[in-house]
Amino acid sequence: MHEKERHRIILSAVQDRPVATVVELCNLTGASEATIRRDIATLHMQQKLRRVRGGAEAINPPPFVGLAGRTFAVNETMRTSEKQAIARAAVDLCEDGDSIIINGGTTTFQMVHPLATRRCQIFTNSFPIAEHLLKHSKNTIMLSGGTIYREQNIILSPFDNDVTRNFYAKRMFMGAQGLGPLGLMEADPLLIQAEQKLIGQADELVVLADSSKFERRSSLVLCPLNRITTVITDEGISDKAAAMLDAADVTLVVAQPGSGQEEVS
Amino acid sequence: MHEKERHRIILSAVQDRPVATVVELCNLTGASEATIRRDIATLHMQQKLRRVRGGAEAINPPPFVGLAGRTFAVNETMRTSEKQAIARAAVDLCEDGDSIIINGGTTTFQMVHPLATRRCQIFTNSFPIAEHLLKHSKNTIMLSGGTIYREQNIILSPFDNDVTRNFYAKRMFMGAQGLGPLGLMEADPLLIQAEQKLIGQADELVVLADSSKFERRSSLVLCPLNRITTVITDEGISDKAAAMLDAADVTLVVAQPGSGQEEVS
DNA sequence: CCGTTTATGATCATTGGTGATCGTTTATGA
DNA sequence: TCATAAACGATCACCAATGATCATAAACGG
Repeated sequence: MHEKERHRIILSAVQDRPVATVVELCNLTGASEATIRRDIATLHMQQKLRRVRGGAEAINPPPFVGLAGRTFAVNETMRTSEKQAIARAAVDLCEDGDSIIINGGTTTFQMVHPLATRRCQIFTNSFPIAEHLLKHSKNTIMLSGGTIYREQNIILSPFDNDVTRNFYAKRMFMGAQGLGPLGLMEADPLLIQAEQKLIGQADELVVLADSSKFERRSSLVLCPLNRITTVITDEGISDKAAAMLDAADVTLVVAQPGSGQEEVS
Repeated sequence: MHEKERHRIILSAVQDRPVATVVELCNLTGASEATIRRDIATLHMQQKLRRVRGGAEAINPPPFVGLAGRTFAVNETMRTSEKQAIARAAVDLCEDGDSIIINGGTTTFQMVHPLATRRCQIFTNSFPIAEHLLKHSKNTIMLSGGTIYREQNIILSPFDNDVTRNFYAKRMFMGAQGLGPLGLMEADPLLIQAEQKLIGQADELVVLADSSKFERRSSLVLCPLNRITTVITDEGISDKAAAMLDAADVTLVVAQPGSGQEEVS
């Protein structure tokens, strides 16, 4: 990865939250801590951001009210490192020019930073994802129409006849409430409906799920395991869960916090 | 391949992305790394680009496009006080609970501030309007689906079958490029299409146009004057323009910069 | 047709960025 | 106040990127 690329990712991440730590930026870029520190020092000299202990912050006082509601903000701070490494591995699957769908969620939101250096066609139902990519990247952004639900920051339409049906993508990326033998689990029936609609528009289905998601069960099954093409998770995945995915012929990618990632099956 | 040809390719690639690596340019041109380096050195001397380790970057600082594109930002500062008074008069037509449509534009954008205290159902095709209302108001926000055009900050869909067709509103608010005897004028055919679609979904049509718009003519007619229910403008409106609106049975509201506004016909 | 010039590609020594290690500094909690 | 852990800065080894040099081929002019 080139220096400028890292710089863009760092600036993107710094805009997103009040302070971005060195470790977070390592996960997002795949670079070492030493390099990130050097980058932060450089950007500090260029007045692009402010250097603080532990990481970096935006040069301008961050707006008081975040777009993300409280729920979103709280979730965002949980298991951040894993989510970032997973998100980076997800973006590594993409190349410039790809058409992809990104379903809203706190894990998939982390994809926006590595995506800052890409130029893809991105369809999403997430307002924050669209907003960030619009501001900090040159990707083409397409948005689904409908009502914006503040709780989840997602745009939902009760109607079947929206633009969603006109966008077809190579890959769709989504998070999950839980992953079990029955398949991909979700909690909210409204979300289920929207996500199923999106899934139908993509060829491959890539699920971003940190390892805790294999322990959680939820009430509603979104789709069976064999519909999933790839699962990206972190090192905490159990052998049992890995075997389950293997049996369903799902490609498993284990994102390493540091740099590379390991494809298992 | 000729030298000039490579130079064009290199400059094109550099404009396109923040940084183009030597290897990338080799693949694009078929030349060797040594040649590409020489080319970059030459172009660097000519100030056509900047030479950096790993490749080359555009000479101008990477235009980190704010959410508001330049066009938008520039327009936004023009005739602001008039626009604000007009926008406030427009919001005064609304009551809590109303369903309204707001077409994107710099004048209509000013409506977001008075709308902060309302609780309406608002359908819009403008990303900045949706963003602001989402962050700073409790209105219910509905968004049209489609591609986000950065220049205008508007969401457009080439398809007819989007959620727009499922939202019906009492009023639609829109700006205008110009207002003449032929009707409401617009410059961009793409916008025309989107706006006509929206107009069909509302009962009343309220046009926000500062008085300079009566002098400007544009190439495309969006709709005839008699389709317009109300025009809100500022004190600068000429008698001739007022008479024209009166003849078309359009209610004219003159927004006073200070507080109240004056209904003329 | 031949000699010269110019552009290109290959080789190799050098430079500069990256990552790892280790000692030092700073923050946090007991 | 002290103890501990995290963060930081400095140093060094490594490797890719670079620049210099030279050989070759194409373009040019006589």
